[in-house]
Amino acid sequence: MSTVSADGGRPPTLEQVARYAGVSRSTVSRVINAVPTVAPEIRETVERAIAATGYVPNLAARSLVTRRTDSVAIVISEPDRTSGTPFLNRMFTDPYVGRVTAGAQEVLLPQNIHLVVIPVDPPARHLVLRYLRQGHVDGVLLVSSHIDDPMPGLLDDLDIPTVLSARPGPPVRASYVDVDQRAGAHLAVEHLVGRGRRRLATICGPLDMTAGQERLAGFRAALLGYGQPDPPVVEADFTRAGGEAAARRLLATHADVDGLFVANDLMAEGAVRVLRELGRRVPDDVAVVGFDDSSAAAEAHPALTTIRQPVEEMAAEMARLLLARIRDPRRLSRAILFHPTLVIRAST
Amino acid sequence: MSTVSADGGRPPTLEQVARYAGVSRSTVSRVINAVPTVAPEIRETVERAIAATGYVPNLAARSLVTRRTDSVAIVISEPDRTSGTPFLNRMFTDPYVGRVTAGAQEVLLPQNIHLVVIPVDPPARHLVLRYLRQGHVDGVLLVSSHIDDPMPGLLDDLDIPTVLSARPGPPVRASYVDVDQRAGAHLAVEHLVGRGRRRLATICGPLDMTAGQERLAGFRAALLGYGQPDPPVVEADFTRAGGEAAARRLLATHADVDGLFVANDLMAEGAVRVLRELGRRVPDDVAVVGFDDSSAAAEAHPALTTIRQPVEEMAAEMARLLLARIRDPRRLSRAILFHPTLVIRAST
DNA sequence: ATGAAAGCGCTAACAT
DNA sequence: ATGTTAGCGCTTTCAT
Repeated sequence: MSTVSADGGRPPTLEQVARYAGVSRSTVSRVINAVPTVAPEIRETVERAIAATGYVPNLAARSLVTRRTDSVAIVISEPDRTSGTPFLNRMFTDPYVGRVTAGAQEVLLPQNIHLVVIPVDPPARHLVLRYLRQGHVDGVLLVSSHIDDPMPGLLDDLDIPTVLSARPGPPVRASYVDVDQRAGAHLAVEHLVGRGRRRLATICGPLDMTAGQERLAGFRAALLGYGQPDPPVVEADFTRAGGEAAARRLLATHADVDGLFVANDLMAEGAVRVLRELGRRVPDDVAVVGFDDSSAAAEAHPALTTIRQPVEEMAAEMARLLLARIRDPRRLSRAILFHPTLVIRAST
Repeated sequence: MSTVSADGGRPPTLEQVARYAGVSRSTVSRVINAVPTVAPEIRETVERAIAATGYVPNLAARSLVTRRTDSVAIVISEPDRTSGTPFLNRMFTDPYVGRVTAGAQEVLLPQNIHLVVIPVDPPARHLVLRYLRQGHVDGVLLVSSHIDDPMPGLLDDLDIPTVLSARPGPPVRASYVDVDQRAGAHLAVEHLVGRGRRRLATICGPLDMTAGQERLAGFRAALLGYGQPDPPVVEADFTRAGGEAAARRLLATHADVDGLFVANDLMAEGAVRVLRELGRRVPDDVAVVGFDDSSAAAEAHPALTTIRQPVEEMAAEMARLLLARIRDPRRLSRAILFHPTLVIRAST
């Protein structure tokens, strides 16, 4: 044991920094964790030692004692039996996920909390659960939109702090943030009627998603007030191609539609494409309202009138709820609903 | 200390499972890590104890000693000064990222390695680096496409096993996997010429990306062989809107183009839209070849002929290289190039 | 304000 | 085949 310095191939430890600075481990630890009770000069010496040795705290050692990792996961989930395109492909093509991530970062970054994105490919679900149980993260933001998605329930059992991006199918203990879907559909109907449209129809989303169900329910409820009790309804899958097919089906049976509420922008874009292909002018012959105000809406031709959900703000709120829950596990869970707004563009 | 059982609010430890099963910690550890030298009956007892106590290994404690986490990150990076749309939005709209993730999962899942996705919002870059340095993951798959992206160099300094998704600007020690971009451009040109086109042009990608540079270089090189030494070139930004604008600029100055090589599918889709808007039939008047064979290509109208890169297979190879490097840090790094193929659809 | 010492939960020699 | 023991690198009382 002639010497203990010299790079052993392993990263430097607290101990080594302490020796280098001529102080105790505790003092270095205090400096690193910004504990105020350290003499300014000593603090400086230690900081120099840290820089000189290139010291980086070892996460495993730290979180073994603190029981925190200062990172949270955003888990993107879908149940098994979904449609054609591979899940990962769809997940990364849906602008919604990016907006949620951005909104959450807004809150987490200033707090120095790391955010990792975890897609749940259904066959790998158990792996994801194991990852979360092992304590890689302090909490979970769960993006799940299918009524029969088992993930909300599974996470509930895991007893890890969780916040959901929408009302789950069966109720769970976790908090959730959602947009008032029905209010959004109301806005769309009022606007179409205000534009003088009297023969409305909808391309609704999958009825096994809460968003699909509620936007349709809102549409129907709103139309009741305008004396069109049984409007044409065509279901599609929230994709552009689905929207195209749905529009064809709709026009085949209801050629006289003059106002169309489409449950998301992607489908609306597809529907508009078909409408024009079949000789309808948009908005002159058919006015179209989408939902989401995703980037697709502004880029479409013509640009889409749509219902904006404040996705980023909602995600930020999710992050705040999660942090509060992590810091105080006994905090009561709650549901928070945001109001959607109408964004008028060229399609109405 | 009347008793040591009873749930203390904290998750059960190895120690508790051992006591419950009436064996030593080591034996439980052996069972968990599937060490063969455990008597079948004892193994069973222990497994029952694990189930009964609901034991889950504590990751921090384990990786403190093993120095592994059994998880890797896929880091999506872009340099600061990029265009309009927020980075996260773009990242999650680009189908490429989803395909890379899917391809990597293919290799990692069977090995029980967790994959987390980490977007690098440039202002948060230091946070990401810290995350990686702290040892949350054993290695990094870095998706970076800008020539001046500092991430490859920064990761190199971090001394963490890394594999890149493309040739980096300045060389680094890490391995990388790429497609033979120039060969792809050649395929496109040969095909267009084979279709009888003689007045070719290109909408190239950003010249600050290797993919943009090399696809253009390949296009020019191929055309030399067909006696069109100085073809029209318009640069755009790999987005649909960029493709539209580029097509307008191109036609304004070169109305007689009859064959168009577009450096990615998204731009090609935009270009086709404009071509038709300006009265050109595709492919009759202008044949169009895209690049990537992304989902956009098949969905476009008309469906796009394109150059397919085997993205999933490339990503799988990245994962294999990374695992090999993690398991043997002295392993030599290497570059692996994949051959692109021509996918013929309706646009040519 | 600083240091000493205990211990977080686990794996991996080593001993038996 | 199983048990004993010594750390892994850090935070956190508790003394001083």
